[in-house]
Amino acid sequence: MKPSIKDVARLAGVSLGTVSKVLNNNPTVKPENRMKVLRAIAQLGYRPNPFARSLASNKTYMVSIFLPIMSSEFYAYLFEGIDDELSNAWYDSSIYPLFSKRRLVDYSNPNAFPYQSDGVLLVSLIPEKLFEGGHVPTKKPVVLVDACSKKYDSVYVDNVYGGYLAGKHLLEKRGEVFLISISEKGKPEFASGVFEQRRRGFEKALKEAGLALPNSHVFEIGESFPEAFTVAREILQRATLPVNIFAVCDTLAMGVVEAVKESGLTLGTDVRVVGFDDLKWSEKLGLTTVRQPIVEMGKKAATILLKRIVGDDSPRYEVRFKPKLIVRSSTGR
Amino acid sequence: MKPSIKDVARLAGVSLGTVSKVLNNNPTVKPENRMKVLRAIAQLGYRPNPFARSLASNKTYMVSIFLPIMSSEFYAYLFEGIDDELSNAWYDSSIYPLFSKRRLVDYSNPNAFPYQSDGVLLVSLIPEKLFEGGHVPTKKPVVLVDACSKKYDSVYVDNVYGGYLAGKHLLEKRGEVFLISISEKGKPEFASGVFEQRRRGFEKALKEAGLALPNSHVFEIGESFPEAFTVAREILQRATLPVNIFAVCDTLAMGVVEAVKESGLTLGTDVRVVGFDDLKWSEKLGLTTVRQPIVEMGKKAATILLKRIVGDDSPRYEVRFKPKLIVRSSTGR
DNA sequence: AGTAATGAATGAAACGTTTCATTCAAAATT
DNA sequence: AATTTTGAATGAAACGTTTCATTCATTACT
Repeated sequence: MKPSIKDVARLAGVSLGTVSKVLNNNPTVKPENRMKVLRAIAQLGYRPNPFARSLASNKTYMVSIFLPIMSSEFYAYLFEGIDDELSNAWYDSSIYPLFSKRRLVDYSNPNAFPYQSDGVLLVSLIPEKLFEGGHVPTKKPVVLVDACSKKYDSVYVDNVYGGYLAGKHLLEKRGEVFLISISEKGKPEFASGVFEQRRRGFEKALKEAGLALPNSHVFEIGESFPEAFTVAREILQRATLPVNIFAVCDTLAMGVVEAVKESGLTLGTDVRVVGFDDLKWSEKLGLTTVRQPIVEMGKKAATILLKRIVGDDSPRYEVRFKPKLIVRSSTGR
Repeated sequence: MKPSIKDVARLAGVSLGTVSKVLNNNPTVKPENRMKVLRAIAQLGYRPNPFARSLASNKTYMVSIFLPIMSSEFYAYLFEGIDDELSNAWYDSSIYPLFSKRRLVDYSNPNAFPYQSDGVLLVSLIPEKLFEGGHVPTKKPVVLVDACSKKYDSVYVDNVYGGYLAGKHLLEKRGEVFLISISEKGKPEFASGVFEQRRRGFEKALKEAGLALPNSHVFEIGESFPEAFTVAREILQRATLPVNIFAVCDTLAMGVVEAVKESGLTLGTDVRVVGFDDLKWSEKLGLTTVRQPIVEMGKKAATILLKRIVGDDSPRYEVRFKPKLIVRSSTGR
């Protein structure tokens, strides 16, 4: 039989109410008792029954996560941060991928299932583009991650600056400059604009050096590895070496790296590549990249959402993380 | 205040227990009373409180849906069918996209969150490839959709036959034959094999006509529109007209259609295309395609899962739908 | 030292269902 | 007509929490 709050109370030698207080971070419990309770919880492997909590408190202890459907590792990291923070507060999360506009229409109804939760995390999504009227159809707290809106709490990385860092770095090298970006034209509702921002920063760096980025040096593709591979192959065929490429995310950069391998050219001298994200395998690949603190962003967003859920009504939070350039062998040593 | 079961009971003039029986499809309630209760439910807009149900019954009234992350419309339709059926039984669903191997590892733990639900729907996924030991790590019922395994209830479409239909149809036309398929090589765990099956059927049709499909006529790409577009452009440039193309899903076929438009050639005479799925816009596009009953598949799978949840222990269900060729202008009239 | 104010802990009631032993009514059997 | 069986409906108990009015113990103030 799974342990209940009663078992915890008995083992800790306190009352039901005290255990409940500990679970809910109520400050009116003596540190000594709190410790006893936490020890008992750990010892029994106790986890509160979410249904009982919900029934009694009329809260759900659930947060809904909306995200555009993209298969990037990025989300795996982001969720790691989010889930970590939520589970500390004994919360759970439910994911709602926006497969299609149809699904989006469903979620324009304030009674839709995802809004039964205590709060909503909007990932890489912008309410103004997503919903008519420009706001999420719920009274529950909403926090944006990897996106920014003036009307909502927002946690994101300074993408413009990140692009700028990439540009600055590549300009130290000899050779022509190319950009491989992701097009969000086909699905304006689901566009977060981050790739556009990275491009702006990149172009700013060029402009400061008195350079411009001709259209022929810009490639806008889907978010997949094979597309980047194909496009990179094309660049390598027609450009004069050396070539410097900024890919707006590491998945694309990886496609470029593979194309370089295939071509027999040397990465870091003939062809230099800068990515964006710094995923797990980026280091192994020796990929120079703009690192964003993905896990940390997830944590921060979850923290803010939890605060709002328990009633924090301070003015809008806006947390902008600074990305950092990580130099590796893909741009020489 | 939201109506509770008490309000329903009062309005219907029966006891609490009777209403509960109706909610749970217990047959020991007189049709007359059942009607009264259902009327009261409709009149009040009553929905059972899932938390209370769960607490009392030790069930969750939730099913978990696992799926590989792909952004196809296909899933939107499938969920339509699934959700429709589930909501009839007052059940809800939760989606767990398999973003990464990391996530898959989490789900190899029988205590992972998704297994807290009453049952699992595995979409386009094969347990043998997914999990060590070849089975889903839970005692709860599991049903596969858009995939088939000898160990689990399976609901799917006869993809081999579908490919065969496409092949037969294209062979009635003059000209060379090409195949654009989706490569699942990069992620063997998440491969469902459907595209491979469609290809097999397609090749079978060719073989019956004494033809073979040379490697140079096969293109394996990612699942995105732009990739198909690029590949189709390539085919159109180097092949001699007329050209007959089978794309293993409508998203890819759409890429081909766009490439044809761009090239100035005529769809249906210079270039003929057959897709697979029959999505909403396929008809508008005049796309000849192999229709699979997606919504119906979703419904069927949900129905079986619900039966299993309430204790049905009949031998393994295997439901194979027959796909159907829908001829439109993309292959001439 | 006596009283008031504060800080913590308590435990009973409530949350909205399911479940199941019990009751009641009707039908079937003797 | 009396008895047994069957079919439905009932309502109290249970599920595991939160909440909150109350109590108890301590500290601070006259």
